[in-house]
Amino acid sequence: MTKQKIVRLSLRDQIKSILIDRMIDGELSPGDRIKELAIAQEFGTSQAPVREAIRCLETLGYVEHTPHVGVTVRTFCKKEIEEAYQVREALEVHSVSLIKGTVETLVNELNECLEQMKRAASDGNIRMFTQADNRFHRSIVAFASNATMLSIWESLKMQLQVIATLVEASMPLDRIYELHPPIVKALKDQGRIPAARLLKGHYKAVSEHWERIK
Amino acid sequence: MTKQKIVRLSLRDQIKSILIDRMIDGELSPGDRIKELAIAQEFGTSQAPVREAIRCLETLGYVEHTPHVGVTVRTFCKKEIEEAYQVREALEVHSVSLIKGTVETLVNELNECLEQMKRAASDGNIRMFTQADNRFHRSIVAFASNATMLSIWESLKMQLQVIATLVEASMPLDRIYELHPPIVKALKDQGRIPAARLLKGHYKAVSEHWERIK
DNA sequence: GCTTTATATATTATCGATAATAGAGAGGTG
DNA sequence: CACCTCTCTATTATCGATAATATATAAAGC
Repeated sequence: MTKQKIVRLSLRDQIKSILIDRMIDGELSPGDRIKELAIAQEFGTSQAPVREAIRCLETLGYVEHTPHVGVTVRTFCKKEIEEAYQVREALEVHSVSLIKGTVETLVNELNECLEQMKRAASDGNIRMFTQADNRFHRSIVAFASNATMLSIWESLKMQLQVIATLVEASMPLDRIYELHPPIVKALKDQGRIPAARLLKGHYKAVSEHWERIK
Repeated sequence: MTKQKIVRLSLRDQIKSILIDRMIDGELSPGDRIKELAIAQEFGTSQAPVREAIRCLETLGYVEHTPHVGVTVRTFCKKEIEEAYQVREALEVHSVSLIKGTVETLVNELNECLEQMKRAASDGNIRMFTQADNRFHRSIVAFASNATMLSIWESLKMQLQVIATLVEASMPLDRIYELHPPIVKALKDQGRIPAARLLKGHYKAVSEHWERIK
């Protein structure tokens, strides 16, 4: 029998993930107010688990909280977005240098992402492109098998969402795409150091574009 | 009249800082149980604010939580400690490369730290040495003027505490000290790239030592 | 004796209600 | 009209009590 682990997620955790999903989907936009009782009524729970979920989002930096007034979805200023971008660069570049042994699995995974990006680019499907792009970069970090690094990388999702959306709306998708295959190629044929250098180049190119459009 | 802002901290925030203080002071050691009602009774509050404070610590990664069982002060395994160390390396090395313009202020600050480390080393004062060492590395990150990066760097404090304690107890303080002046020198005379390389060397040396003693 | 099933206990998880607080608006006062 | 004070309302913050859950212990069956 397959071990069928039944899901018994606490209300708090469920509410928390739902709220996060809403923020990612844009159903909750930066600046929007989140009222505890309203959410509680919506889900038919009491105020307590909602509060805890929101407190958690606060600690994660997703919402802003003013005592006795309420919470609003965090709006990231340009500076914070750029900062997050730099942190991701640091983590990804270092991840490449952490790779030990064979890179075949990683290269295959990255190639899959490339495929998807290519298709999305020719279809003009921005949403799908963003997704594949994200997966590409995430794979690199994941392959360093450093869970701490990966979870920090992921914690910057929100900020990166902003930059990704803006860049991908203002730069042709195929030009963004082109930044990626050389990295995979270098990784496969030349090793980690050249790959890391090309990854830095990718970041530099996007940063420069961002400077122009911001 | 001096602006006298009266403090009206929520119970939750007060409890939270008290608990954090206790963990730093060692009054709460890794593995220790934290019971909600016990804390609530101690402070004469109800369970709710204690819960929220603890949830917050959980999100911060300071305590471990098992549903319906309770929370314990987080005990980091070797793997996690090493992971945190790698993340710090990534952040510090990238911080060096982010430095723009003059490095004089930073060099002065680092030299101060070196002074303190030297004194601590000759006095055999491990505690003071750790403090100065920490300040050295923190200064580098702080100088990149990326608040996000700094706060992530700081969030790894707990894990690094462990590695620092063990390394500094098993490696002569002056040998650890010696890893630092070349970095400052390179930063001053040769620029960021060589400084970054030496910083990597520092990390490599400590990692190798760690591999032997762990 | 070993495994399984009940029971008890400790603890967290959630609830509904109340208290505290901030902000908006009405009404008075110079 | 500007300014202050008071009241009212919306909302969060906290409480005390109850429900749900997990662990440990004891009893029962094989």
